[in-house]
Amino acid sequence: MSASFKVATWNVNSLRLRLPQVLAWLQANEPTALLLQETKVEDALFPLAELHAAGWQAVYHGQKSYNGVAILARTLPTDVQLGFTTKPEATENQSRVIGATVAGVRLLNLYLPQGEATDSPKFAFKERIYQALTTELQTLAAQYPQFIASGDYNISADERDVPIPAKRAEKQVMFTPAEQSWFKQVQTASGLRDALRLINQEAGIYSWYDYRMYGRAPHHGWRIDYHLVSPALQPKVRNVVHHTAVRALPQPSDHIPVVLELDLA
Amino acid sequence: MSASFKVATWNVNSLRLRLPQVLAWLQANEPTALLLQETKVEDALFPLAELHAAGWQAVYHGQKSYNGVAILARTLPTDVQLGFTTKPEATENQSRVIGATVAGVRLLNLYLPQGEATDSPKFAFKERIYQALTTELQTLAAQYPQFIASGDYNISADERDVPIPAKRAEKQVMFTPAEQSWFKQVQTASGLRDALRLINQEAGIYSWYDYRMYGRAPHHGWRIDYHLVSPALQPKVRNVVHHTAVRALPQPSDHIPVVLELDLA
DNA sequence: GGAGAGTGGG
DNA sequence: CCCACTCTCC
Repeated sequence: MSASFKVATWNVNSLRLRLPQVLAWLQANEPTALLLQETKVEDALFPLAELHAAGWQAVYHGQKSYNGVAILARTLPTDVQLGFTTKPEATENQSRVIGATVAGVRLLNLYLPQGEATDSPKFAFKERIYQALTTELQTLAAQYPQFIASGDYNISADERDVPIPAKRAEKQVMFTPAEQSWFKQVQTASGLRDALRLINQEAGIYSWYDYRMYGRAPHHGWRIDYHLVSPALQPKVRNVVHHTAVRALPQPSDHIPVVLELDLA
Repeated sequence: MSASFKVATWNVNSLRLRLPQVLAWLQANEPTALLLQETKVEDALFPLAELHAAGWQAVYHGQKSYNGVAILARTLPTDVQLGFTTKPEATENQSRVIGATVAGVRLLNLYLPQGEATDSPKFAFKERIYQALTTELQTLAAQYPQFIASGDYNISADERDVPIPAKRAEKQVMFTPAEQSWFKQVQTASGLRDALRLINQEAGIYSWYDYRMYGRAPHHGWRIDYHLVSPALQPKVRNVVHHTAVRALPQPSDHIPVVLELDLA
């Protein structure tokens, strides 16, 4: 039998360009909710008509060119939150966070910064936003027993999530010891847990494939997209599936959909 | 029975982008020669490998971004001429002219300027290049009994070739009385004749459809692409076919292929 | 409206 | 390498 709640996260790297793939994927997989990052479309140009025509509702928070997040579901997501409720200034007017309730589960959709380089202002921004995220997840986890914080965290959790030895990866942004400590801290403080690692300890499960590496090492990705689930939901995690097949489509995103299946009552 | 010589002219508005359409069209129509304009590719990036793979040879004269002409045939065109032989300076280092011999017929492939506006320096350039063209066609027509000068002339010959009344069209570049006189003059001086009008007097046969008019008036084009044929070839014109079907393809060029069929011995 | 180039971003 | 933007040209 099938899971009773299925939520997917997918950094689409331009929703307008990838819309046909998104619609096809929705039709084929029928998730309860799909969380999109890097929609790269301002709200006035969000492709709502095409989604409605396919029977999907959406809430979204976009801007021109960069960032942009959205939550799609068959029924309109409710109690929509744009940005952090606790420290709204932390995202610096960038459209990186949207939250809403779907089928009784609170969803937070995150597109966290990449950080560029450890000596970049963007790395300091990444640290600040992770600090704000810690507070936000603590608050929301306390407020909503059924809570999932999903999205592109732009950090790989441990050596199983990178295609090179940890000692080498630690020199790279997305795997520095500092970033790993931030990613641990948001979980420790909130009680949320990485759904995949509750049920699967395999190495080499990836969610992002650098376009620049494409030709050379098509199977060398990084795992940087996660579903973090609240304590009440942790025993209900049935499966976490990484949809590598979309990479075979023409013009794929550099991220793949990651699907969390829950057994709810 | 089929024509013994079939030459097509097609302004493709980027050969690299349109290559799949060009290859499909070549395969379906099997011309003796295909003359392309606005290839918009510098010679180093000309897609020769893909053409060779499909069994086509090519000679070409391109530049970065703008202009660019090429002649394709099953056998390598010979005695290639780049630019005008008589007044090479008239094209001002723009890649607008290539000539070659295919199956005993001399072909000249032309991409003449649009002219922008009557008070523009580009209009003066258009006049100068048409003056040089008059000399060039006289010379080549004298040299080669079997001679065809084809391409995008960026002038409509008469009221049958525009979708609006002549009085209104005369106010627009590509149909001003001055330009019509230039277009007549190149024919008068050289003895070359517009192949279509040797055999067909219908109005409303077009070769170019302004992208900006697309939605509004999908059948309102202009005829600005021609095959001018030498006296010896004029009695051998069997047909001139305008391939409107390519406009239904996704991402079409604003010009369509115009095919001249000759009955040679 | 569609094309290429250059730019900034990842 | 891929994406969006702005610019210029037709």
